[in-house]
Amino acid sequence: MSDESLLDRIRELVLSGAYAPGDPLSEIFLAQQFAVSRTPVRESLKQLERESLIEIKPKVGTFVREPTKREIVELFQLKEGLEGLAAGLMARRGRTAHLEFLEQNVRASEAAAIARDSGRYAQLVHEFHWGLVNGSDNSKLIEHYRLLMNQLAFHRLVLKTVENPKRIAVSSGEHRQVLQMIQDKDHFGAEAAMRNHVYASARELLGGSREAPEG
Amino acid sequence: MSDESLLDRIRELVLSGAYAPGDPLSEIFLAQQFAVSRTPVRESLKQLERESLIEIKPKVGTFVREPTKREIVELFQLKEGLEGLAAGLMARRGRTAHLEFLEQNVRASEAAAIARDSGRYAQLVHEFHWGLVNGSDNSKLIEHYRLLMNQLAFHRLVLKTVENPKRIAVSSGEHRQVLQMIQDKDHFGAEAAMRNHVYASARELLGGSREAPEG
DNA sequence: TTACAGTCTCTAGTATGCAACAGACTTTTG
DNA sequence: CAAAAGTCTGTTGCATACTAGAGACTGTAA
Repeated sequence: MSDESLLDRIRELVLSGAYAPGDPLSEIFLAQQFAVSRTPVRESLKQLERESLIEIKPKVGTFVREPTKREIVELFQLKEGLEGLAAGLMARRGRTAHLEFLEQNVRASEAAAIARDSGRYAQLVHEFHWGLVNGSDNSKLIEHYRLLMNQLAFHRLVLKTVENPKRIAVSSGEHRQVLQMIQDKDHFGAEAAMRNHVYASARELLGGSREAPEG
Repeated sequence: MSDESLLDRIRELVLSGAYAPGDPLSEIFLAQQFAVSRTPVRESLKQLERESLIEIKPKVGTFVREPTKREIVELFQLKEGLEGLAAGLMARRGRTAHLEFLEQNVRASEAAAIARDSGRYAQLVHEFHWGLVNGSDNSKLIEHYRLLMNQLAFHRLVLKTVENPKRIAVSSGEHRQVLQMIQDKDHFGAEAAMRNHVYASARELLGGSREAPEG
């Protein structure tokens, strides 16, 4: 088994939610599970620790991490910054293919919003945000965003937003607004609209705390 | 030797510029150098590969990475976004201690600019940018910024800007401007001023290419 | 009963040996 | 001379044995 593949498999295992925060992740157990020795498992765990998904306590064990409320707020602040940046970049240099993808995505989510299909809407929201970041055409931004989103996805802090039916209609409108700005090549407006959208979503999710990211 | 310490030591070795892009970094050699076995060295190298500082070619060897021009542009785009975000956050919630640090730093760099002491000015610029990011009080932002700056520092793409004497005076004024906005709690203005500053610096460094980050 | 000391077990941390492969070099053959 | 086959060396990839420490458990003494 290639090492990258093993890392991905263990990461997926952790992200899947099969383990609750605090659960131990024994090297020996994982090695048996994936039919390899401890060495490659260990390398993967070290990487996942750097991604803040797990915590390795020396000589004690490896455990699924428990995020603090503060960390979650910080992650959303960063999310707002990165997605805003992506929207601006896409407005400036976005490729036609990426634009068309977003256009189709927004149309589909508007339909899902009307149909009250929150499951499908959640999936489309996910694809909208990723499509926007990919559309920035900046591999470094994409990589940093991936690390960020792994932490949020891991703690199941994404997609919860759209469980509120009232929010769906508003959110859908915000997506449309961002798309419009990008199509108009208004990079300043696109960034502002995207940040506003991320801020609003985070505020909804975090309960409108004053600590939510700026708008 | 603790593993984290070994990682830091090898990272410093790479960042120090002792190796040119393309130079090999043998596991065995490093193990002898630091008087440990290949295993912990190998873990550290894997991590440095994830930080984009080196490249591990399976069954061939490990080499210091050569960045593409495109990657450098992407890194500066991200730098602009992250530092802008930090400026905005600091304007909103910056602690007094951080503000005083920046105030002192700007005064010192204004003095260094007048004295034409470009060595000292370069150091102060470095501290200004880091002080600002630390002042954001967002550990996730700080961590992502650290990864970003390691890549830039590694390729010696920081501090070059201030080699141009004409730029120093302008740059110093931009620092003062950012500080003023933060002191005025104008988070929108602070972010814009900081992004403008980063953009201008990057443009100077990258030769005013159209591909430079947006302002 | 409680506190403490000793032990025991489980964990990660490290060293090392072998396997597998890439790439350079050498030899052979047309 | 050229090209191809073969060999040889150096590298990482992985498995495994051993080390060492943390923490739980137990027995004993006050």
